[in-house]
Amino acid sequence: MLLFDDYRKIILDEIKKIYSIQDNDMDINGNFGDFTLKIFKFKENREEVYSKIKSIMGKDFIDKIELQGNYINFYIRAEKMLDTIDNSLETFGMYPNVFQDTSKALIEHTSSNPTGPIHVGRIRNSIIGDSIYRIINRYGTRSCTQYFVNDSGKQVISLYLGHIKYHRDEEMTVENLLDGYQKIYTNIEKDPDIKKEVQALDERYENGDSQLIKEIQKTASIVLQSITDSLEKLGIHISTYVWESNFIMYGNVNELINSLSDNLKSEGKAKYIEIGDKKIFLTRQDGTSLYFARDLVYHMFKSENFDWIIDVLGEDHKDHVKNLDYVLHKFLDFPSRIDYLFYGFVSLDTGKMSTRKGNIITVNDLYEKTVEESVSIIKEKRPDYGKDEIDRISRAIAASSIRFNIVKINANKPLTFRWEEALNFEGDSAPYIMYAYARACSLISRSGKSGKSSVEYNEYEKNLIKAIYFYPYYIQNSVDFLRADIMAGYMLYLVKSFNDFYLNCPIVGTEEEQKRIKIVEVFKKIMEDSAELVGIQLLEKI
RNA sequence: GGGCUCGUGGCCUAGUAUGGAUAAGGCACCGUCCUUCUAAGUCGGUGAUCGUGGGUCCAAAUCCCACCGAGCCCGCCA
Repeated sequence: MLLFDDYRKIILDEIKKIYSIQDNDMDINGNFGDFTLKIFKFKENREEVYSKIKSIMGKDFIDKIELQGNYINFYIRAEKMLDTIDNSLETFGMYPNVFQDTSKALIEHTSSNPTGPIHVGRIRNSIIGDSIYRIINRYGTRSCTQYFVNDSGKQVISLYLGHIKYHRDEEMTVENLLDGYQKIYTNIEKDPDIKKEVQALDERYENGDSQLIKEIQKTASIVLQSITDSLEKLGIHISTYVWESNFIMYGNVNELINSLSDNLKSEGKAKYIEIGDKKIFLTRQDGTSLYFARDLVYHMFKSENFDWIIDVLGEDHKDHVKNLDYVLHKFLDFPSRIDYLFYGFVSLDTGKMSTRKGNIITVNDLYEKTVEESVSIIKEKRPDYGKDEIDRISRAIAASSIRFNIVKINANKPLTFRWEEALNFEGDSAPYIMYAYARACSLISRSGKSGKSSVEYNEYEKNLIKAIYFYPYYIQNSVDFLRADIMAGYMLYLVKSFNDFYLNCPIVGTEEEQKRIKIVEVFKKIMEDSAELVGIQLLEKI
């Protein structure tokens, strides 16, 4: 929960004393004031409403109140907003301050099948999930992230079989594992024996053949390592890993199926649950379990330790989740709050990606190319930078750019990956944000003389202060709607306000220096705070 | 066929939840500004039947209905 002097709420509460209004009748940041009250719905004469509200609104933070058309606009004193921010930073080291919630949240994200390197489609999951985790954590809810490692089922068994059949004598690497996996899927059509081999392994696996389970875990862990290495490059660190095989080995899957037995029906030996006119199978004819059953177990497991569960999933999981959620609540008394966050697929301009078919752009490829591009631009623009410096900056730019280009887009929109956009460092991009921060740092290092607040602020100064002051409202919205793109949009808004200020308000060596440097310092702090939430790595020099 | 999601200048995106002020940014293109703090920046210009057609409303990009187009799902895969 966020703590700050919420002028919007204070104004709303005052008005509520005389009129029945809803919180959403008042917007922030209209073009015509800092807070705007819509008065279309008021039956009374507008002038009357205006003068009544004006007469009860004896607040020292209000500069002026104006009636403009069907709106009443509230203008807040810049120095009050700046004081609010500054006091919070001085006292708590952050703006806004938070109330640490005792509940705990778990964000499950990525959970890619460890059957190949992570590609630019899957990374959307990780980037959104990690940002949501950072945002919720910032909000004051203790959170951690989790990766559900799918090391059971036919896909990972195929990965293992691919190695046995095609690369038996080689040491396992991501490359030869992926090659074997792809060969299994290209050959399975013409060679029905492969299907039987997979099935045989699956049965051995589900019957708890511990030697086989270990081998397959080892196979999966090699691919998983490459995935987490890729994630780390983007600054994504996952707190905990849960291995699906454990639920099979320790019998949890069977327990769950037994506990549901009153609600299960059978078709031969296969068990299913009926939802509407659909049959959702939990076990196969041969007795082995299906993903649906294992996912139920996993969710029950998550709820043991967490009050709030968030699943980040591709939109292809929507139907699965609908059924899952139904069973969790209808038959299993699922105790925690649960939210599902879906994202649209990422395609290439040449079509869709498929790990099995091999037409993917891996995160490693993307990262390497983005670093390369960045290095060449730095060499051109900053010929005096040394090798280490170029190295450090280009890596920060690459990680930040990749993340920002994905996080800035609303999760439920489809996304087409294009190289020219990925490698463009102008406009609404991470380097644009990083650049503004570097400018701020440069100003502070040149001056360092911040002073007491003034009462006079010009429009550029005020707009920047206002953008900073509004930060908590954007965090709140991001949390309420579980949308990381709102934070990305906020950063662009904040930086635009700064650039406007920077261009129009000279600082070093002027009479306004102390006052303006103060604003820059505060801006710098909020930049650091908000950049953290979307994974942009700020540098003092770029 | 049924279900879900998306459709906003040439391209990408915000705005849709909660209907309300001139539909806001970016890319590309044309032009402007480095003897003042980082030009990865700034300012100006060109460019939008908000997929189409109806409806509700004082008011629709936003709500409702139909249709069109794209994606995803409709497995004893995950």
